[in-house]
Amino acid sequence: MPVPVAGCADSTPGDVPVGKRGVPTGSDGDRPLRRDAERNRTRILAAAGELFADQGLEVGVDEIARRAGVGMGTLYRRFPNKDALVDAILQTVVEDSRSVAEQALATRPAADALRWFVIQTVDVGVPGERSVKHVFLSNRLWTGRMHELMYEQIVPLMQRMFDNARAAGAIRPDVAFTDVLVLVRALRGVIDVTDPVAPGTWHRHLQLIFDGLHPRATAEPLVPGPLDFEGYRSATSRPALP
Amino acid sequence: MPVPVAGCADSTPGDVPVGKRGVPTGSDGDRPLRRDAERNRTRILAAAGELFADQGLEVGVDEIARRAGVGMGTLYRRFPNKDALVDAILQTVVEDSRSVAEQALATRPAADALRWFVIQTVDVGVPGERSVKHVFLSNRLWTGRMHELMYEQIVPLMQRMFDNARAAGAIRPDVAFTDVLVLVRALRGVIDVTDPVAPGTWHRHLQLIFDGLHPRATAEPLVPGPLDFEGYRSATSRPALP
Amino acid sequence: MPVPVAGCADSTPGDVPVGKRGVPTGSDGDRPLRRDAERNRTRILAAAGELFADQGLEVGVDEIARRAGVGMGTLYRRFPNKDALVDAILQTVVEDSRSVAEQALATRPAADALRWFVIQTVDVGVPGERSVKHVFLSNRLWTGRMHELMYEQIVPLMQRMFDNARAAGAIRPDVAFTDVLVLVRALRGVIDVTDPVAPGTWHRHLQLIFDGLHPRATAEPLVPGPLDFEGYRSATSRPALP
Amino acid sequence: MPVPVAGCADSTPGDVPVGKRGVPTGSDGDRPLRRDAERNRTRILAAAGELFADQGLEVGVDEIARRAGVGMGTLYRRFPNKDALVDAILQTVVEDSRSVAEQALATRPAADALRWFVIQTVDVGVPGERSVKHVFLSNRLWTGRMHELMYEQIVPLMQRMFDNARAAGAIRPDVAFTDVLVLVRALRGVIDVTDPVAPGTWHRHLQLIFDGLHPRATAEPLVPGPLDFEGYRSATSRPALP
DNA sequence: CATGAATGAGAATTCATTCAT
DNA sequence: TATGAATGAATTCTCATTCAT
Repeated sequence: MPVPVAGCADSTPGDVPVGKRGVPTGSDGDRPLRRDAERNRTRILAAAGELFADQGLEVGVDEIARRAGVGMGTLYRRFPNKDALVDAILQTVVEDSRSVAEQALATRPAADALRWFVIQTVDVGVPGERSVKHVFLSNRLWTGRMHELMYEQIVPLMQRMFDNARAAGAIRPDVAFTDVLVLVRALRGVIDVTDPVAPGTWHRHLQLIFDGLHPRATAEPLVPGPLDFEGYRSATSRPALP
Repeated sequence: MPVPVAGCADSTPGDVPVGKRGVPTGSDGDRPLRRDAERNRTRILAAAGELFADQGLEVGVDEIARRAGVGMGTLYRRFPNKDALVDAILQTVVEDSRSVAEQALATRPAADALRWFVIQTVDVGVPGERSVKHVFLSNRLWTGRMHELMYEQIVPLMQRMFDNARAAGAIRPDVAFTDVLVLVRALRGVIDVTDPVAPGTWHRHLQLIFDGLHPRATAEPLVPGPLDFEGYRSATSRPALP
Repeated sequence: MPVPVAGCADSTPGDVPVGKRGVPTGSDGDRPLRRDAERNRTRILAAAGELFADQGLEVGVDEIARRAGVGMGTLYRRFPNKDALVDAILQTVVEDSRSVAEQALATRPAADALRWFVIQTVDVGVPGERSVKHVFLSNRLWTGRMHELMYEQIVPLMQRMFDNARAAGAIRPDVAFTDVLVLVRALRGVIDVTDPVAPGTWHRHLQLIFDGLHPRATAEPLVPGPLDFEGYRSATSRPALP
Repeated sequence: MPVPVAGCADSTPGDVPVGKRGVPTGSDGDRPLRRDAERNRTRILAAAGELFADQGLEVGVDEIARRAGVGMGTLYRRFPNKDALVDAILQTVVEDSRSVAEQALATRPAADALRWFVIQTVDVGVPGERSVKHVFLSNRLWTGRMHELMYEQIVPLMQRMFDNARAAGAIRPDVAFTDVLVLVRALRGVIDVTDPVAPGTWHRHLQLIFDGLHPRATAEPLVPGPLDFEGYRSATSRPALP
């Protein structure tokens, strides 16, 4: 899946730590679930991830249960309600994203970390599970809740990448951090359309966007001024959709 | 609402012709509706536009009818089902957009037409009716169907704007028309978050995107290659959402 | 149905005013319902009353709808949820009871009013509708909510009947008003068992209970003392059953 | 808890034999259960008794299992279904009641035995187990099934107490045995309301009821006549609640 | 044998669409 | 013709009972 990315040294998504999956952790830290229970939990998450991503959040719970090969009751034993299921999906994804961000900060050159992070976050996937990538690929799941989670857990790490990139001269002076956040968010729209027909093509548009952020692209003054941080926060934490 | 846009000569949204509203055209072209019937149709469209944009496509039909001040039967006499209503809303918007595009081609300088068109399309509004702008501002309505309509009616005009801009030296050589389409689509995500908290700020990000398309921003070769036209078409005409 | 009651002059239940039924009042005072709507509302109340009384509050709403000959949606258009339906049933009954109480105070001899009131309240019925009597005959509906309504609307009138009876020398001095309330409540258990197999027999036990309250029945001092009013109130307004 | 009862000589509930608990009798009489199995059975009964009495028959089976500290499978190994569990609870209670009845016949004065029996039956409790008293105090468990059991096992003993009382001149001539049964049943309603707010107050109302049965309370003829025995039997053995 | 996870038939409620007034 | 009441299938969630571990 990872298309070769110009300017990005070889990325090896395989060794990106993907959450703690495999370790039989339940959801919190209660105690390990029984083997079959854990397997069902995983199945449900996978089924829900795919169906949500494919058909939107309004897929019926029974359809999810059917696809996961479990009964309704099982689903509801694992997740108290539909919302909890959605949250679990998003949480999974966000966790994966965070470990990618940490790796980006630790191992990538400053000028390149942000773009590498975005690419890896989207392209990473657990072998045999479509759900993670699927969630990232579906605009339908980028609801208010998703942004809340991203804001809390990912944005601070992105800020550090941004600061490093600017210090390295890779960001034009009139561009603010919130501009990057906003444009990366916009990227979702790109991926959502292009990926089904030409997987990986969105890397090209990501590059175009970053080209616009580079000092050499500077043209007339940007009008109006950027959002401040609080503005972005309030923009992305509006009440979740019904 | 129209924030002053650097590099865009004064725009006067007031005199942009907004579809054929006012002319008592029915829905298809059958024969003109009776006066009150036409008024009801208009009211329903306005109500639906606002409610869809505010609360998403899952608003109940009865709420639309109530807001429009008509009975359910009347609504269903005008539109055979909810989908038809959604389509009519989108059609309205697309019609407005088309007349903006024609004006852009006729009156704007080649290097500037595309950006002006985008701004006008989004910012245009019929005095006293929130619905048009609202629809454009709501990510919830940018479904596959919307893109289909855009593709059929607007994209050819945008192609001409793009060709003119390239001829005028405003587009870097490695950028294809489909890149513009894709990035403009991405803009939707930008507008959707930023507009509620800082209206007009999206003009800034539009400019950043166009800065990336300018020859001076050219950097390493873009990888992978662009979508071809058919690719974009099939990308945007996937089956409509449930 | 009204069994001849010793010591109760002829009672003519026919002219007991039974709420405002017949007048096309909705539930509140909004505006009169359409003819068919009102008919459906009545049908639903009747069906619900009978089914609740027969089978308890856990009868399914769909069964109620089926018995009423309406669709589920109709039921839910009239009553926002099942609880509202239950409340409406109880309210109906309580209203009828109140008008009986008023009539008792106005027309019956002091020594006799309480007993007459109890008998009428239970035996009254709207011709052609089983629901009112049924509700009174079913222990299953005497939930906390029912007692709350009774407390608010009926108990004050009963207090006046009690005071009159005591002044008339029909109540032994060591008996308090709350004793009457408690014993009348107990009567529910009597009616509930006996009425299905021997309708009206409960009149006999009501008389036995009242005989125990008469001065001539006074024996050893009653131990312990009576509940005070607040005690009774808190006893009967405990949280409604789930 | 036992409030001093006027006219009842000191009662010593402690030495009332309470069923055969302790003797490791299984459920039917098959063969004695293994030690731990018996312990589980007891635990389940205790948990179920408390929960049923506190929260009604609709408590979930899993909650009972949890409270008893056993798994669902264990519960269902002991009791084939929920109904069987309910029956076992009631059976326990009825057994206790029977031994009280036998003691009443053996040791109490004829005029007093019935009332003493009622008080003891309700107030009796196994030290360390809330369930017995709790069951008696909860109207929720006085279903048709309960009365069936009472009818079969307790009523004959009460009949003898009644006959003795009448022979002793403590019962007015126009009162039948079924009247006592019916009124004692009514007492349940009294206890159910009053006991939570004023424990023991129901003794007062029991006395009022018995005062009404005494020859000195005789007033006008009781109308209508009493239930005969078969009437009472059929009244109390209607189909069990769902 | 004990455990507690899995099951799936209902339960209440919503909503696009039809139809009587 | 306009109205809004009626419809009923679909949806989310519960819980008595079974069965794999």
